[in-house]
Amino acid sequence: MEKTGLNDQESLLSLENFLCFAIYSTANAVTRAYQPRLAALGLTYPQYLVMVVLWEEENQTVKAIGEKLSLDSGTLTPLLKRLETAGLITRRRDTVDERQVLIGLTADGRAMRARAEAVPVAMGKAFGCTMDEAKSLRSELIVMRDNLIESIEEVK
Amino acid sequence: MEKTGLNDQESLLSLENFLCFAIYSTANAVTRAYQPRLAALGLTYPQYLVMVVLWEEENQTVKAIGEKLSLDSGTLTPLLKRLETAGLITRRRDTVDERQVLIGLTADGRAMRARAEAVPVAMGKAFGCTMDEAKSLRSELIVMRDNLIESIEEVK
DNA sequence: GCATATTAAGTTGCACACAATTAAATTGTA
DNA sequence: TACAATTTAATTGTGTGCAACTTAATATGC
Repeated sequence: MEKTGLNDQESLLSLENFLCFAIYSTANAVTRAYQPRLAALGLTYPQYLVMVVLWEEENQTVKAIGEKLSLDSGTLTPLLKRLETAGLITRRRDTVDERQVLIGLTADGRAMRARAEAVPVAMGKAFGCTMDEAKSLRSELIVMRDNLIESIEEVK
Repeated sequence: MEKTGLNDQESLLSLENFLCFAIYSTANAVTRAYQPRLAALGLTYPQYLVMVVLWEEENQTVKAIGEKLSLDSGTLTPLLKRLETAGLITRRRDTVDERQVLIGLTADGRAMRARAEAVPVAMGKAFGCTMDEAKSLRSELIVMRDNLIESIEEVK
């Protein structure tokens, strides 16, 4: 007689997987779903996120962008260089603190915002949920994300 | 007078971002949180997912594994080669249909399952939510994921 | 029976993610 | 004011993801 209340099909190795895997596979689907909608702008999904952050506030440091997106310089530096090559952003050393690099928008980068407005409209339909569902799901995920990040510190 | 009911802070370009970004950044956090727990097994998170699929059923084709994990051969082929090099899985052509490659477990791969049982226990705590919360969040995400995947077909 | 279409896996090229390390600038402190 | 500790980006190396393409094998239609 099993005392766990779980049968073979519900073993921990299958069951627990599902939440993490649901997150993982949904995130992959998000990226794939954005791709055709971002193609007109010539942006990848992470590049789009950086542009959104910059449309909200110009002249942020690499570190500030990284904190907002939970990405480190190993990811951001090459990504920002590609956005610079594409003529969308500017990168310049802060003259006061020369460790920092300030990321700004070019006229093209600023102008892209208007065209980008169509993306969330299209994606809203693709998600296929109500605004309220989206909001509650979002807040649940953020709680969980912060729990996970906290747990990483503890393991170290 | 605005008719949208949204102020500047709630513009579509910020607002809609949050659900997709919550999913994206939580998925990154999931991978980072698993990493130290999987290090003892010498597995990455996607490799762990493949092993879980194989622990549930041996001798699956690359395609079958790919359908379960929503990954294509471009991702799986090199990943499976690494697992083969690590001595955890076997790869052999199906003699009946030689287009297919059957993925099996080695004795080491099979034996790893027992050690892997500790991973979901540790991760369950890291997520910091109840089993019921996890279940409902999981099903909401899967609905959304399938909506997204369907929408990709429509765009093409 | 045979040309055509389809399918499965592999390959190529590009762009993330992230750990670990490095280099340069700034801060803290004795 | 030296000088060690910290901070910021950049760099290096590995492993995904995925689109686009190739190759080989099987299925299909006529």
